[in-house]
Amino acid sequence: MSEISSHKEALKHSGLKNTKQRNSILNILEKSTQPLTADQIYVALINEKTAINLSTIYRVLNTLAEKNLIIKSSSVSDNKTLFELNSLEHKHHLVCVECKKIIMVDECPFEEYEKKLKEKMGFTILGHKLEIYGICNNCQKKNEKNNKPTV
Amino acid sequence: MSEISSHKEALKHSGLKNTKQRNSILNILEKSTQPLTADQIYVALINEKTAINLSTIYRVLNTLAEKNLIIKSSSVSDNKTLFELNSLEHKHHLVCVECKKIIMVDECPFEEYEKKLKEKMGFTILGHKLEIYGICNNCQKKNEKNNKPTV
DNA sequence: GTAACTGCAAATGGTTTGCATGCGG
DNA sequence: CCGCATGCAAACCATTTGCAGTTAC
Repeated sequence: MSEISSHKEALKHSGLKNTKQRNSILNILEKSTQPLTADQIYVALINEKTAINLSTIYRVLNTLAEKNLIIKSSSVSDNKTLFELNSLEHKHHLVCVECKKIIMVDECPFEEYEKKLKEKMGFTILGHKLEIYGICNNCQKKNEKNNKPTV
Repeated sequence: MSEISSHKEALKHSGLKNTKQRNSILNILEKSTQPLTADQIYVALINEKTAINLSTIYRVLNTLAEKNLIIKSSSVSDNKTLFELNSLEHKHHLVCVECKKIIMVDECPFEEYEKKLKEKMGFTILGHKLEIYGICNNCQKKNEKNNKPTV
């Protein structure tokens, strides 16, 4: 597993000690295709027999977020904090307001828009988060069946 | 204040009773240029001598959000839920990761991008939220003074 | 060896909820 | 007058924190 050593590098580069817990957490995040809550990470680690304390997870996540190794966001529906690896290629979310499903899309419409903002307002962009709310294909079909009016 | 009656209409249209508390909350949100936390609304109401209970505010906000009269979001930095009026014209946020300032911008780069998504994935867009993280003009200058390296 | 890190348990704080009362339609 | 809304207090639960023991470097 070459990923582990890359985590080691990343931690070192940020002036953080290379501990078993931090590596485990980074591994879980790396494997996930979705942002995870602290608790989800906890369960994942327990499942793979990795002993760890929940408060350690919170502390590690906050530290990693401070160093910009991971990205903190938060889910509106259940008000929990989400964490994901800060990979360079970013993803965006489609959130279905009915079934709460989250669909990832990888196209990003505005590298250029960011440039414009920088020139106009002197705002240096580090990243962005785009969430699109709507109704997914499935729920739409379901609604048509039930004759449910569109708002 | 013609806004009050418009709130009355909006409430009625959603099958909600027109109460003093709901109107007061909607008024506060209407006056604000930024999304507010439940607590901020509470303080604002107390300041203008409007007696209300914090749990009522939460209940009203959640009800209004369910009816899509207001929009729920959440701030990453302090993990609180934010609420704003669901006005048709939408705004976007620039969030400075250093001073936590929120700057509103009104340009939206992708009505067209939404169209594309709809065609491609059958996803009906109701709205979107764009948050751009970075460092604002001020913090940048401050950093230059202090010789702080840019990561 | 020393500062950084972790585990544990208790505290914190935003949000929700049960129940009795009040008020809108 | 009926049922939705509100106030109040207590519960809830995600997250944080103090402290003692441990580990990385």
